[in-house]
Amino acid sequence: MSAPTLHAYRSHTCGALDLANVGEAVRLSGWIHRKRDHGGVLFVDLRDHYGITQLVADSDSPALAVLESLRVESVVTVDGTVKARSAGTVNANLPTGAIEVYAREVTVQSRADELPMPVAGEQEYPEDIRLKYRFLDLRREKVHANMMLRSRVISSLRRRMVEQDFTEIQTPILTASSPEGARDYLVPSRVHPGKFYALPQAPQMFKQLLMVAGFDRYFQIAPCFRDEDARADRSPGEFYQLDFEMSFVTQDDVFNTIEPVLAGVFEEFSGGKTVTPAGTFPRIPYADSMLKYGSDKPDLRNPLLITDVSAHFEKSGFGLFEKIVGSGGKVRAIPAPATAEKSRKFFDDMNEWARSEGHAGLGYVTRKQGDFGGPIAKNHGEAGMVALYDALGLGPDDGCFFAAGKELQAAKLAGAARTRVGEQLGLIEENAFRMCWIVDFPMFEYDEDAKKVDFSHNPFSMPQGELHALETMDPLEIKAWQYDIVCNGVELSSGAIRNHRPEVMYKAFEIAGYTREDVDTNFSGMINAFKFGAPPHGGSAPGVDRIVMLLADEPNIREVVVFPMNQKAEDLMMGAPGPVSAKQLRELNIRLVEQTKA
RNA sequence: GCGGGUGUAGCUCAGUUGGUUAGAGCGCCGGCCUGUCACGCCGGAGGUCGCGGGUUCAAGUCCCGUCACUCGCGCCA
Repeated sequence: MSAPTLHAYRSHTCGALDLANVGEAVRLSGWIHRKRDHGGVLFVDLRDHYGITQLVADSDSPALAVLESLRVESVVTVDGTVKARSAGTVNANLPTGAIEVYAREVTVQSRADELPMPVAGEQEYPEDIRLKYRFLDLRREKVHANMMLRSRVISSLRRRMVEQDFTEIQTPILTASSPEGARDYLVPSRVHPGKFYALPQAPQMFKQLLMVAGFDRYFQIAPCFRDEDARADRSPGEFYQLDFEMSFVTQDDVFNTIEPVLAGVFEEFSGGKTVTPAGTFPRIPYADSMLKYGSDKPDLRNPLLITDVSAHFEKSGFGLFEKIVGSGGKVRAIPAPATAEKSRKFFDDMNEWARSEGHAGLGYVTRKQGDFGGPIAKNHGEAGMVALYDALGLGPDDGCFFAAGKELQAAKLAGAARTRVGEQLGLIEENAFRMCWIVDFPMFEYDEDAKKVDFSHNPFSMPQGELHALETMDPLEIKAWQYDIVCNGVELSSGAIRNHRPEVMYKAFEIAGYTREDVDTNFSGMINAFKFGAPPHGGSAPGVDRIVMLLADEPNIREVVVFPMNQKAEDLMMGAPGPVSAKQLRELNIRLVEQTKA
């Protein structure tokens, strides 16, 4: 039998062969995924990026001894013949399960040592080991699939943006430090001793300058760098945003443009889950969101709504709430529907949980067949409770939790309790991505520490009402043209219609306590540009990692980042951050000073 | 910076009111096995119970401290 000339490493991938190939001489390359050694016959699952193909070697084949000697995850090239599996041995779970390759010859490309963590199987492994051996971790089916999903999501986002006439433009990575916002990553300048570049926290200024430059619609899959501590949904150090900006647009224009992109990409990759349709994203004012959901990133899959019930406790037998309301505090009610049969422990555990979160506690009222229970109900009185329940629309078998304290505290506790009650009662809608906009953010807030008015979010947002509002309104009442996109309780992005008028910007900064000179010094690039003809513009920057995290249904952002750092911003695989040579430091005019503890 | 959780074999975990020689599964090493697909069977190696201190006749178990990982708070214009 004269073998046809085959490619050096493979004629097919490990996911390619089926019954149509039976009888062909083939060459496959890949990793030994699993071995099943029966002595006289050996089965090997050979794996590559594309799939798994079963190899068979028996005592008539020289391949048997070689394959028997190899550990799993060794890399081999195998010559063999495609055979149909007999009826009883077809594996319906494997795309290539109708065939197998009878192995004749094996070339060992790379022998694998004993593994620090196995690749086959779905078992959980400690993060530090997974990250140190990320190249092994990435061979595993789920993580590998997540990276492929990420790639396809990014391609889809690009395509959707380009179809809407956005232009992709790369902006600098080495730029200037900005005084506002998160801590910067700094890069020392060799040429200018004592001076530093900063890695961009976002291409904010550049994209606005691109609008001034007349590009009309810009986007970029932009790397962003912030030296802030990690969270489950926040990578330390670096992450990617779908950064975009548009000229001559209102807030509605931005919404109408980006809703189809987000809804489209979620529909494309959600595997049939319900997605809020483009054009119907609810718009929730910030103040409403804080009241009804206790958060500025509400999970709309949770049907529970918070209600302010402070007025009910102005005069109450329940002294604690009366006192809180009397001193300007708030009481917020979180319904716990159909909890008549829940144990006392359910309610006490919630209170215990609130305490463990650092709150004073979470009050509750139980109700079974119309009978109220719990200390609040006892003190507040039957009539008062009935009035309260009527106002809340609660029934004879519904419980209720109460968060009380200063307004922001009460709101945050109520929000956390809403989430927890929803989860514990199994009320969170499954298989859905519920999007919304949070709008009408306050332009300013009172900074209790600094005892002054400061920007509450982005100083470059246009205040609603522009100069007139800044000159005539209480600063704390002024809203900004600023908005967040939220999906299932995850903030995907914040954005704004920007302030493109220098005189409005000077005035806004003045209210926050900055002089004209401060603005000229710190934001010279942008303020200068705005003096030479700037279009009204706005945009946003949805987080790519978070979008993929939601679509992959992963609880942690590291599952969708290819080489993530750990919570302490260390790359255990590369050993970053790490020491550098004295020569490198000298060139950068950096001297390390021994720190002595006082 | 602060708070919660976890830490026992390479990995996942069990380990009772403190009580003899700390176990299981997977993996590893050796042997057997010609139809498995998480193959099976027999045998073996492998442990500073994160680290340090304390209480006790006796500590994986109780106490104090500390470290690591993780989740959250602060922080994230």
